Amino acid sequence: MKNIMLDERAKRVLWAVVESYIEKPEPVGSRYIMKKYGFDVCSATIRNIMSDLEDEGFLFQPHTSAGRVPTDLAYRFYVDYIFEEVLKFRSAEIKKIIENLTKKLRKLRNNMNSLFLETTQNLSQATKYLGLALLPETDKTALHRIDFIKFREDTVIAIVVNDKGIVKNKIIRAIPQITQQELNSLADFVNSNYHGKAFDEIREDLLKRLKKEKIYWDKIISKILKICQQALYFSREDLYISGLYNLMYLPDFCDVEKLRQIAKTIQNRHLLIKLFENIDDEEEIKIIIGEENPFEELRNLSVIASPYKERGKSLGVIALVGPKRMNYERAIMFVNAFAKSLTYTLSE
Amino acid sequence: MKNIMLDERAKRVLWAVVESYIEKPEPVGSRYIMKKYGFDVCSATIRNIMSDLEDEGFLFQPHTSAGRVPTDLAYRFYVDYIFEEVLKFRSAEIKKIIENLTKKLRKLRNNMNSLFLETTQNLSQATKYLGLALLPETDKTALHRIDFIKFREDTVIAIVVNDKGIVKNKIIRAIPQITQQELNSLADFVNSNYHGKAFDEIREDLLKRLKKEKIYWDKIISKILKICQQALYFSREDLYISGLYNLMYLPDFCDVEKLRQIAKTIQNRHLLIKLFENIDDEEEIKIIIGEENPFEELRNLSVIASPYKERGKSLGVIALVGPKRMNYERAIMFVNAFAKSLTYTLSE
DNA sequence: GTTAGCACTTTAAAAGAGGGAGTGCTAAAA
DNA sequence: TTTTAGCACTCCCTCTTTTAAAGTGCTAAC
Repeated sequence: MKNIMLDERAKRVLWAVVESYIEKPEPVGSRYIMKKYGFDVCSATIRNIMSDLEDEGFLFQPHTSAGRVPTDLAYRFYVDYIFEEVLKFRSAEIKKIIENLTKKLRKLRNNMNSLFLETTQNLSQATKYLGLALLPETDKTALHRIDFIKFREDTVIAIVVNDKGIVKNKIIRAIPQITQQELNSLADFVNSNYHGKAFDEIREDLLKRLKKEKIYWDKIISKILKICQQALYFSREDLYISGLYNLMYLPDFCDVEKLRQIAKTIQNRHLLIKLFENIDDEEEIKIIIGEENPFEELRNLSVIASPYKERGKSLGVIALVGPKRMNYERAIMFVNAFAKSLTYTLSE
Repeated sequence: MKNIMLDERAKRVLWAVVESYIEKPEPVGSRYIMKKYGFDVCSATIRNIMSDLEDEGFLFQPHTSAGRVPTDLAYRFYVDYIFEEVLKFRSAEIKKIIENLTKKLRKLRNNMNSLFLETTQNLSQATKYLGLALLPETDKTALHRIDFIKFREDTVIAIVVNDKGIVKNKIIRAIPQITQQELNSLADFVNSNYHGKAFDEIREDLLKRLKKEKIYWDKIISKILKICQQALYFSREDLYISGLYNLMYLPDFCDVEKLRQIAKTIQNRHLLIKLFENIDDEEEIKIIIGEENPFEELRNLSVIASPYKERGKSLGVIALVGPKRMNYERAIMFVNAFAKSLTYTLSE
């Protein structure tokens, strides 16, 4: 890591610059830092340090004779610096947030839709950034029940309820001869054999059956099993997004081009889903700052995401999207607290 | 109507000003009008006419010595003027649009979700405004099938499929004692008695039963019927919205405050749903220009909406939201064509 | 290594100048 | 009575200039 090369004083200066800039989005000068953060060296010394920090890639000068602005590297330094502290020293506050939210969410425990809507709305409301939540991936949940409904001559609607109470449906082009009776017994078959089993397991097992019994059973059966398999696969598409206009009211996005860009990016659900699918489940809180983002379109934003879990297994993530000049302290607290609260609510 | 007071020439001038302004959003001058529209009077005369039009409330001058800009009244005049003509003289074009879209939609006939998504996306794409579609109100559709699924001790999920193949579900807090068996027979009862019947009818009929048989049947039954009734009511919430960023790239919304306002308004789904619920079903195409809008937030926008139908009965609306300075001709064509195409697709 | 001092840079805001587009008015012509 | 020609006037937009403020970088002394 680069910041090993910085001495303690330089770190303090860097930290101060980032904090100042987060507070107010204006280039930070040496005198300001000296006074506000009580350095007992004169501004020229700070100036030298800042110049060094610029050489190291932590600060950036919009033009000679302006103050300095943090680079992504500086935010990364700042976040790494405060991260542990936030979770440790702010635990009381975090606890409070968790308690308040959990109280609200408990009532919505049975209704995932409202639960996640409420969560993202509260998250956005509290932070003034964009709140996001990705619903549990169906494959990581278990089957509660499936129903097949013959809709038109050649169409079957498969309705699947998972153990979270999330209802999903899939339109399937089916063999015309099949009757509702037959579909009912198919559903019975699946429900009695696979209730409570994970979706990916079920699909795998069906595949096995398909291979094994293909020789004995007729074509219709194998086709039906295929339909069934198809009915149990859902790509990830349920993303809750709240508070776009909160983002748009920030001083960081105060020109027309930026606003348009943001709106375009955030409306691109696929992009966001792809991003959050890739969030590493191992990490408790994942922070992606600007250029670190794998997606071009999100490189002038920061993302803070945290998985929510059930019995230790992560189901999905909730996240905050804001400017790079984000109040990371507050943001980390809230994302952490909200993810925990969701985890509690779902595990109760 | 006020414009009865205008003579033919004044109307031509007014029409020209609106058309010019729609073409390019800059105050329109008298000389420009004279030359471009081949008036054989001199600019001073046009000037006098424009001054009269201003007195009548059709035009507005940003400041003395600027050209004139149309008021909402002028747009209304313009739209009333071109409306009939568009549908009459552009019918070939409209037919073409209908054909192309219908070809695309036909494949999605069984999947309402994709169908409406595709429709709004295409509508926005074609016009560069905001495309909207309100799904058929459940109450105006017929029951295809209902299922009750016992989810947790005190929770039942009602899953309803209507005759359009739209699946909706409702979480119901239920009496704890009820078993899945009982729920199944309840579903059987509803399905066999009410398949193909309109939702409002069914609810009404259930209510009648409830009143009539309350005395004989026990409390459980009446409670179940109540649950059932509840399960069959869905408030309107399915609105498809496409192309917010198209709106945001228009020159009409080229400052920060307007962009923020627009984003905030369009994110307000409830508002939009309320607006479109109130659209009069009688009219083939409803046009709401600026101040005519019942909702404050939408008063610097124009809305063009048209119901799509099935067997003469309107099911929902599709709409376009754009700036008041909208290309009404094109917009009317597209909304009209798209609504018709949806109507065909749903009636096939 | 740190400080004081000072010249220098750059921006942002204010002030001024000029040009252009378009109007309103008046008096004459149709 | 309506239309036209002519002209002064208004207002905005753009470009330039000025000024003040903030902050730097450098040098020489501590």
